[in-house]
Amino acid sequence: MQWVTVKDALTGKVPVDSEVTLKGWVRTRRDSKAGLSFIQLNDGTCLANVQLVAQNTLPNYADQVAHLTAGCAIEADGVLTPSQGRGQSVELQASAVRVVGEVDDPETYPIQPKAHTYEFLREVAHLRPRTNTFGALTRVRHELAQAIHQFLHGQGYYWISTPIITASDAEGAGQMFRVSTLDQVNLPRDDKGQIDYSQDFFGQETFLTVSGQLNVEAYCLALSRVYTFGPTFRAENSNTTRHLAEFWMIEPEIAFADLAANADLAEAMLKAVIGQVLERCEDDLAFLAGRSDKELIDRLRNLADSEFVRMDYSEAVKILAECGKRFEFPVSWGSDLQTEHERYLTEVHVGSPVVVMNYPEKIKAFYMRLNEDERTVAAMDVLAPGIGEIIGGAQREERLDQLDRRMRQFHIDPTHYQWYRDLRRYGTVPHAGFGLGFERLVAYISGMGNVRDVIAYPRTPGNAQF
RNA sequence: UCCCGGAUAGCUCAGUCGGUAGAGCAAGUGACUGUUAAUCACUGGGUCGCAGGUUCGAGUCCUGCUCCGGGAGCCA
Repeated sequence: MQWVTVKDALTGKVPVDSEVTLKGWVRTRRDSKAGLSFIQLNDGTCLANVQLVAQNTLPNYADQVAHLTAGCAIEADGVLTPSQGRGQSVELQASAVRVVGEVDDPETYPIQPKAHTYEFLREVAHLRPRTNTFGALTRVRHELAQAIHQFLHGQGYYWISTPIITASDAEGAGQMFRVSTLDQVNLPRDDKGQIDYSQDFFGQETFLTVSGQLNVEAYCLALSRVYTFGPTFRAENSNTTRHLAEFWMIEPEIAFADLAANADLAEAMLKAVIGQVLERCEDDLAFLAGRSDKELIDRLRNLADSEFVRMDYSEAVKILAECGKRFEFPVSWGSDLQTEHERYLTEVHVGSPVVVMNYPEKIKAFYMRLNEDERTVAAMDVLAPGIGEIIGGAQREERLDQLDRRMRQFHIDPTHYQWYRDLRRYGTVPHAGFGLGFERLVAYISGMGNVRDVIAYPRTPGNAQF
């Protein structure tokens, strides 16, 4: 008998009256003394369950079928028929139900047919994919990743798998996790008493990457349009709804491009991928919207067809200073925008994503390009309502003298960046790129309030189980 | 790391003025002629986060600790 997915069975791909096998996990069982049980079966291929109808004439009805509880793994053979009840168009009239894996202690099986808190589900991260919410989130996340690859591929971008392990110890984006095979209990020392990393696996100090940007710039200056999409690590003691110690980031890099072209790509990409997820994940998004924010889908649709507002940092400061709202932190030209300022701009002033551009040079990273005014750099942040900064990017400093000046200004040792400096010596061109936090985008699209709930196994300070 | 809040049954929570613990869901048993997180009845289920203190008596008040959540900082 042919094994079909629940999705195919429910969406008409499997003809009515055909004999099929379904496999999956029991969500609920309801008994009727008419001599039958209804079993809701889910296999993760879609949000909906398929209803199995199991008659008490099945040989294992009394001792197995009538005792099925949430979480049991089963296979069922039968004929797919139009449903006699309401609530589903088809159901499987089971001719056999085989128990593949039972739940040995139903009372303590954590996933019950009821609403659980996200905090509780994080403690059972290995079982939470069996819930409607995490099933939906998993499918949305997958479609979004596919949409990003498809969009960039369609625009002629090549995916560069930049290294996870790096020797650049000052990429300017936060604390790093050390990678070492040295015996931590008995560390080798040099004559000055310092740890002797020449004896370490790579012969030098190494870390987990905080960004693939520097590496991908080299490929940009050869293949013109490239991007990275991979895991990224920050050893910051951040305890918020939008930070993870291990997260995924998309970093496109465009040659012969300025900041405006960079913002154009960011906007086109967000619109395209959100449009594609809206189209492909209708049921899942409708379910997620019902759990979080009823206006989610309208807001996403709106975003996909409206123009992003763009403003200079200087203009943003002016708006904030004159808006009449009292902020905890004062607004002044030269200091970075606080979360409360960003939220006001995107949530109150604009009401949709906003691109803030051209920040003071002192508050932005060394590789960002100095503007003509010599007091700002060509940096941009894309701010989205509810989640805040979703994209951070810049036109890169392609002039060697300016890059060296910026490195000195930030007390960065140029000897660690000789290969990066080489890119400015050999055929340098204006180029620009940005980093998009994948979990932040999934959270924004799904309406979830915490990035810990849009990644399979969140890594945060003090938390790396599973 | 800082500020605020929280921790009571497998889960979600209530617990008044300090007087030895409750509900819903889940689980078990039974009832019910096709149900929709079915319904109804009954049953079992507790180291009240940990350690001290005050008190005749602490889930409740006090102190310390642990863990969790929200906000802030860092950033994507």
